[in-house]
Amino acid sequence: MTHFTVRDLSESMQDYLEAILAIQEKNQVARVKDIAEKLDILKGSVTGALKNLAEKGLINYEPYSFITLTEQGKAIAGEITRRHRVIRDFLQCILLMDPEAADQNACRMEHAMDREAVNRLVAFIEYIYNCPRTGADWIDGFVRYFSGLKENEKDCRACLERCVKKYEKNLK
Amino acid sequence: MTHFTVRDLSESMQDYLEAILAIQEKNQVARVKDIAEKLDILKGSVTGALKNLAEKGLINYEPYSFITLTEQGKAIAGEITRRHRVIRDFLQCILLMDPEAADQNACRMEHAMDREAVNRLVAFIEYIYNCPRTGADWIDGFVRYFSGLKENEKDCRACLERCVKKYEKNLK
DNA sequence: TGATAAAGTTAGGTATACCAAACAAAATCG
DNA sequence: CGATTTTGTTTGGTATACCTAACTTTATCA
Repeated sequence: MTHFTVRDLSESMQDYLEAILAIQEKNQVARVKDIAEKLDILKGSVTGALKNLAEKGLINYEPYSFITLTEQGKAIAGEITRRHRVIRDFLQCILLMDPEAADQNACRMEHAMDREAVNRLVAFIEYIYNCPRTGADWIDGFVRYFSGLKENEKDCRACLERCVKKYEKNLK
Repeated sequence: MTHFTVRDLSESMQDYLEAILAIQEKNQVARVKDIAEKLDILKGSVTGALKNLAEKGLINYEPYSFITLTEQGKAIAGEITRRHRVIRDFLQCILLMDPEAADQNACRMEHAMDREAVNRLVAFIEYIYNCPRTGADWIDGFVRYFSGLKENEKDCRACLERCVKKYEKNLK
């Protein structure tokens, strides 16, 4: 195999690439120690994984030297990182999970959702923010809904009116 | 360990329980062959997994006999199945993915999302359907948004009006 | 520079989860 | 009932991905 995509890599290898990208964006290059720390595994486990990724042409790696992503590796790492962010933002800003839990779920979900699913999620989040019927204040309503609070007729009518007014106002 | 929850089981073991639940709901009991077919693996692999699940007290299993879930096994299988359905419905009915793709993504995501995330997703789906500002027709708008269609002022105003009218009507 | 510390590699071991193929038990049917 | 088919089990092997601990290389600084 000569050209790899996200789907051709195990979750573990995807995690390595994602970690290397984050580290190299911060420090120019990644080191075994950084990777081991970030993934919470021992250095010994990292070396084997690096050989694997180097064989696949996804990282530049020579023993005892610095590690960087190849263009192909960067493309894959970028895709995973994008998935992670989209999912985390959805969980945190729309489903209103606490940031810690949102991130932990995103760590796992990034490997489970394919590109199509993530693309739709991106568009859906945009739709919520851009559609005049929804937007930030509509999301605020979800907190109340989730906490079991039942809005009454009057509240809902007032909310609808505010929504319409806001739309009119934004046109000017 | 004596009491198991979803989190204590590998994805693989979760898949076995989910498969066994589906089969036993259809046929009263599960057989090795059914499980192997459903999970698309060979029978030989199933036997070992069943021993593992039996040791954990999650299934009733004797060599060459039928297989059923214990109460505990059923609880876990039910939780996984619920996650699967919630996620699939979200992908299919809200993000409007095609049913096949929605189901495949759900298969993987069910292991990645914790209970809290799924509970919030359930509530969020409910909120979309129940909030007067959203509902089924608002979801329809997402198809257009996703296809790159930009609505104009007139369309949005008309949509908002319909939304308000529909609310008034539902009150009567 | 040369001892010491830090970083990286290697080798051997564990656990999971699968396959392939030989084998054993159970069910089916002439 | 007994031969044949179907179903289930066993054994040995592969691949992934991690660990531990001994070892090697590189970096630091007195």
